[in-house]
Amino acid sequence: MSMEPRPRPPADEAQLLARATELAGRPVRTVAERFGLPTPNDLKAHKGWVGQLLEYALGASAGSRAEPDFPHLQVELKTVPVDSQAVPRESTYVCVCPLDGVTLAQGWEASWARRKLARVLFVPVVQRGDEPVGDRMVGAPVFWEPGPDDLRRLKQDWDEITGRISLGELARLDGSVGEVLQLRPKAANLTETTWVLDGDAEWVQTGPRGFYLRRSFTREILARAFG
DNA sequence: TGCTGATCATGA
DNA sequence: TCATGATCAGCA
Repeated sequence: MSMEPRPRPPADEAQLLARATELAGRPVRTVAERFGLPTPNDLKAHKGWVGQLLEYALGASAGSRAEPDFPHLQVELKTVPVDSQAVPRESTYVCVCPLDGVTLAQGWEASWARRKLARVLFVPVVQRGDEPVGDRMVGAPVFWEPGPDDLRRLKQDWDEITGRISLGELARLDGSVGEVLQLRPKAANLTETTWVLDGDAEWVQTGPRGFYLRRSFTREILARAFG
């Protein structure tokens, strides 16, 4: 068995899609072995492992910069855990949410979330039951661009959420707000805090938040692709 | 079972 | 330290 070198970034979208398609149907363990990477026994201490493996295998830039995974293609890669019916098992992280009014005032079109969601390559990873991580199967990739209705719903949720933040209502904002996009805590732990203005213009401490795509929304997206 | 809130590892 | 990659864990 020969070991392959780290893939270069794909030259274009077609090559990216071709690479992802070639991985489809393979257990993630064999993808890892191809590059000589170890497969963890579980993900308790390696929650992002599958996503990072696929980034590596597809030639995404390493690391965690605030850019799309394939900057030259303006494409964001998202691995999404699904069951045997291609139904997502988890929500999908989008990006951190700025909590200052100046940034939020720039609006949806200028937002980080809007740019990240402009073009997304979803790679489903099929997990049947509680099988070992390595046995999860890479699924067929889905290129997605939000359609007019998707954009309308995303913008509506973004406006609702950021509008409340601007009014100082962050403390009363929870994950139940938003039809397709939601705001949730996003931190290493509860000790991570920043200061924001509340509704009475008082400075209060709060934890960082992130935007997530609801499971029901990514479920729709995959259903459109797979029928 | 689904959802929200909490948490883990890594790289720049 | 912050943003990336997400999944874990507990409760309704």
